[in-house]
Amino acid sequence: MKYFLTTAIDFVNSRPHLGTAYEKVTADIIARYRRLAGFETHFLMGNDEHSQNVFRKAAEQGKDPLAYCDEMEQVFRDVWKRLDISFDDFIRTTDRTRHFPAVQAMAQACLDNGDIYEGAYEGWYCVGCEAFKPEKDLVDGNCPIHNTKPEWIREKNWFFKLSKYQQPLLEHYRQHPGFIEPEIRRNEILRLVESGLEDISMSRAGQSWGIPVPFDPTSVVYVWFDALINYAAAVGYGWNDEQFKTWWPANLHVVGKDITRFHCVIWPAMLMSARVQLPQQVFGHGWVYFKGERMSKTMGNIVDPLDAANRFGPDPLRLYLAKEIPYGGDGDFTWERFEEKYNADLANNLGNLMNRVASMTERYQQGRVRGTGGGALAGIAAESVKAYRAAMDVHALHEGAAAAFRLVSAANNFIAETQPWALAKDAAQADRLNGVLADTAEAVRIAATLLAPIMPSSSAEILRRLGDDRPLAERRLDVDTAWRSTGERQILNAGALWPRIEADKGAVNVTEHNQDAGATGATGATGATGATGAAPTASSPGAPVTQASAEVAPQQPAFITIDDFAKIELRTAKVLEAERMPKSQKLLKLKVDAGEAEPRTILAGIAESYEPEVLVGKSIVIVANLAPRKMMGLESNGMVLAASPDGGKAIVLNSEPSVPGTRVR
RNA sequence: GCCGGAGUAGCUCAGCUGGUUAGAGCAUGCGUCUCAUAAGCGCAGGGUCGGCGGUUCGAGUCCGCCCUCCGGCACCA
Repeated sequence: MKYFLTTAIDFVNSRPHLGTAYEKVTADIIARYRRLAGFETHFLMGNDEHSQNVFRKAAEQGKDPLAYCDEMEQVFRDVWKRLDISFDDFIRTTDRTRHFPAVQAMAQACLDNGDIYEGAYEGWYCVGCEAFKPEKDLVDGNCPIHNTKPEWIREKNWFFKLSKYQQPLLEHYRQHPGFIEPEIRRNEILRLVESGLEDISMSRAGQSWGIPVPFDPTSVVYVWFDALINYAAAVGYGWNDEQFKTWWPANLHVVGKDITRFHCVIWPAMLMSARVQLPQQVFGHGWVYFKGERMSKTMGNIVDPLDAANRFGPDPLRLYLAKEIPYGGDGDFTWERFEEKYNADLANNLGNLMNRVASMTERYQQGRVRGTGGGALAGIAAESVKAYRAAMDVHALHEGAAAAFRLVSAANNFIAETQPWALAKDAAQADRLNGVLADTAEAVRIAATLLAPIMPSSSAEILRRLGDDRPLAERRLDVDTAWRSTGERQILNAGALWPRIEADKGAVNVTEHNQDAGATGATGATGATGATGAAPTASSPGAPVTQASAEVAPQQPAFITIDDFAKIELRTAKVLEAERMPKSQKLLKLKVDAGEAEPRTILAGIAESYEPEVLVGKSIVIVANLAPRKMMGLESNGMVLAASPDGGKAIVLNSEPSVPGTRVR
């Protein structure tokens, strides 16, 4: 039996962070679980490189885009290695031997099957702006910026007939209830598709950074169409049919909840069109927040949660992510909680248990146990294994972890009940003593085996100490979690696996610790999008991006000239009135005195940061010559300047004291 | 505003199609063993199950309204 799973491929315009890591860690746990369960497993990850963001980012650093992507691949691989992610394959969308042919083959197949047609992106095109202008932005039919009449032009564009697949998709969801998980995501997608689908553009004209459309060399494949195909490309689609047949269809796509729609709607439609089997399941995981908030790049010197892996090894972090966050929902990371869980689960329970078993075995019977005692632990172990498997089979990682730890607790209990130290005082109880120690050791062995997908290196170490140092890869769930009542083994007493974290020297206080300063590549300052791969516009709400690391990459800012700047007319203005826009969450309607004959009306998207009253009377800075823009039915004349951190409150620039209308430069 | 999701012990969460005194883990307090990382084990405290109203013999569990929080959409140029 084979199991092929994938994670989203990541944009490389910023370094990996907790949000991206969460996805890889959980997918890795699933992959390792499947291997343990005896599946021949293929675990694919990769990077998404044909994005304009990536292109720009490289340009900012004065690098060739491909060279930049090469560097970033190393950055990503390093992080994944540090987190013990056991991917079997890593694909990049700039891969010319695998990805290019696959994308071109699929585009061609969709075309051949009548689902791609030449259309045009039609509209008013302003030569000055080099951009299409929505009708509503035109003033008297002219471009508001250049005050010239834009041309009505058609840009050639290839469209994919997504609309055609509305019914087939709904039918597929009906017949495969497990296609989208968790359930919440399934319902969202159902409603989305029921409400109707529009054809979507799958090409871009006039760009060089991308894969050429096979039937139109003047265009490249639009990045989302390109990206989704990586899953099939990696295993041979379009370049190795035999291999493709071996692995396709994928059993599972693990993706963030923001891009489930791409994977549950567009991707299956593409595959239907290309006459390729659909993947069996898409799992949309939630976000991990940091202290209940999204992290923003402006937050600066915070300890990155990934730092936990540097300081305690990957396993405590992996356990936290798996056990403390119900898979499918959102979760939170705090150092306080990390420390609490580390101490409770690892230091006090599992680690200490390993120690007491090893210590007693060493002291009472020269480190050796023989057979087992036939105590109650065997039954509890069997129950734990059963619960664990049931949970892990449906990706309930948190429940799987909990089941394993129930066995750990039971073993600690067992020791308290049987009191081996008392048995040791009575020579007549020698057999009984051996049985108790052997039972406990056996329970720990099984627990460690169950935990192996979650904490691979720690589990391997525990198993080694229990006298069983076969590689994890050779272990199988059915054999290796069965209770063994015969055999002799040597147990190693080798000290604390997880020393307790004491409050005074705890993780919480180490705020200026730098993470892996040796990493090259991106600066943490400007990456635009987060974790999540395939969606061209996908942002990652829960994806903390802050890097505590020392940045080493040279920054080559793109300069503008003083003339460019002079085009922007910044002026001070005084707020005369401020009120909420009805029915709007973000907009405030301001009347400001900009030193002109009439006050101006400006709509500003700061309603979430300011009560309107507090703005009245303030002197602010506005962009005075910005094209008028209609929003929510009202025209806005200008723009209020404000510092707007990602995910934080906007701070309107203060220009007090000054005369309204004063030029700012 | 629209569409979803959620509000259960200090914290994180279980509670299936309504049915005896609402559960777990962690945290806290007390007790206790001593093999062990001042760890383990036992006991205890603590909840008007967001609010109001309704259906029912009986509701955390169903219905209606309301409040709060979180997502997505529109709107942030």
